[in-house]
Amino acid sequence: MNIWWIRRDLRLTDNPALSAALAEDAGVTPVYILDPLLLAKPAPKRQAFLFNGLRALEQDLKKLGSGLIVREGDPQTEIPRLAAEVNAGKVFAEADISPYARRRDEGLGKIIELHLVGGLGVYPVDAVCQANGKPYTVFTPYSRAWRALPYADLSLPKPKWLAPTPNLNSAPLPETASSAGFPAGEQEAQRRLNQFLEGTIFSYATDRDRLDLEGTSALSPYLRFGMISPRQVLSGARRAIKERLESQARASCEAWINELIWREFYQSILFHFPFVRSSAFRPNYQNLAWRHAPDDFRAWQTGRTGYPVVDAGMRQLAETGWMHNRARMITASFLVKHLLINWQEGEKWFMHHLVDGDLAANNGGWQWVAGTGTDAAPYFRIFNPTLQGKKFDPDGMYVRRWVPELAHVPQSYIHTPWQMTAEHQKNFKVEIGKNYPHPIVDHEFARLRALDFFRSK
DNA sequence: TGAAATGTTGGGGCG
DNA sequence: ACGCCCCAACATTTC
Repeated sequence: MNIWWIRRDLRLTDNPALSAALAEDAGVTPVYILDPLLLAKPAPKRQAFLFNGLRALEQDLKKLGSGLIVREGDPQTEIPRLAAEVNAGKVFAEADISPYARRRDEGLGKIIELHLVGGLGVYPVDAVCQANGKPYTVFTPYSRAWRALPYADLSLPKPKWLAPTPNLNSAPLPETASSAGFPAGEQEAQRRLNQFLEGTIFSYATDRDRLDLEGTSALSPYLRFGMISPRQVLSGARRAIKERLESQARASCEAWINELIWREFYQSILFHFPFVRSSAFRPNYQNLAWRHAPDDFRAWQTGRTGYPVVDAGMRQLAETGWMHNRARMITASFLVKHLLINWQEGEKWFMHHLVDGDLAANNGGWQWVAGTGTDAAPYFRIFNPTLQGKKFDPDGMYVRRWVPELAHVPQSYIHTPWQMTAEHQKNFKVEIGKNYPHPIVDHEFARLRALDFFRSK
């Protein structure tokens, strides 16, 4: 008997750990450990998505004749205990890269025969490195090396049948509301991918930035928990490229693949530089004199900064657990550059809410925005929330959807509501300063202040 | 995966 | 016809 320890690979198709466990020609016991250390940090929407995903996986396992064992506790205790119960000698799991996961797995590896297989990306995390063996710290060369690796369009098949799981104790999964907007499970992930590949992907290069369109795949939560594998997703994109000859369509597919590479780039950064978890990648950006401004932070968190596109993004996050990538950049930039609040505060808030919240990607994104990271955005790259709104939400539909106070404001004022006369405000059913705030900081002032702040660092 | 400031060019209005 | 000015459009530089 082998144990398949499920962590971030909640799927049966193209699952290297499961396949490896099966290849031994032994029975497989699938187990998920509810680790109090991992569940301690509150992230209700993400945890609901996880638990619902486990329920979906359990159903899928049942269809194959198997089941899912759930245990609660420290994996270093629980895995060996389960192994003793089912008389298993080997444990198979997908390799993980976070500092905690690596410590945990290293510890367990001393107790039991633990086989770590594959990884969170298309390639093992350390496979993409320079000729001298050192990790890349800049995205572009990393992406070149990534693309140069041989890739076989192979997806491991879903097993046809699994041996019945022994009748053992299994902890109940916490009851959670359904994950509105993101139904959990492998089928839904597959359905989304297929739908994306049917059309959306071919205009991704331009539409991905549009806040008012559904121009992205919205697969991030599914990739986060491995309800679909990066290989499945990459194979799909490569198939799509073959279908179309127009340069625009192909460039769009490539642009989407690039986003997959970003994901793995940041995984590689976290793996090789685990300190980024709690400090700046660039040490000289470690101790900036960030503002302590609880009121401003609160306004940002609750989507009441007075900048419509910022507020729309923050409310979309709080309501749905997801935010459009462009909005993530705009809101993050606003916190760091306009308010001069420590990016780590923003990182924490995002982690609390995001269904797709992932340490490597979230941390990498925030460090990028703050200019403390690898491909550091130059300090003077400061988003103008008004211009960003006009460019990427030209009619204001994204703003109206998430900031209902502004529902009746016409296009001409939707990104600058403070410019409306009292008469306008009356006509458009909003009173600035009363049911929608004045901008909490003037853009021009904030821009100059940020330039000063980061220049003199 | 900016934005603002500054510089250049060229068409058109007009005395 | 000519020179001058205005300014939009685009390009370059700067933060």
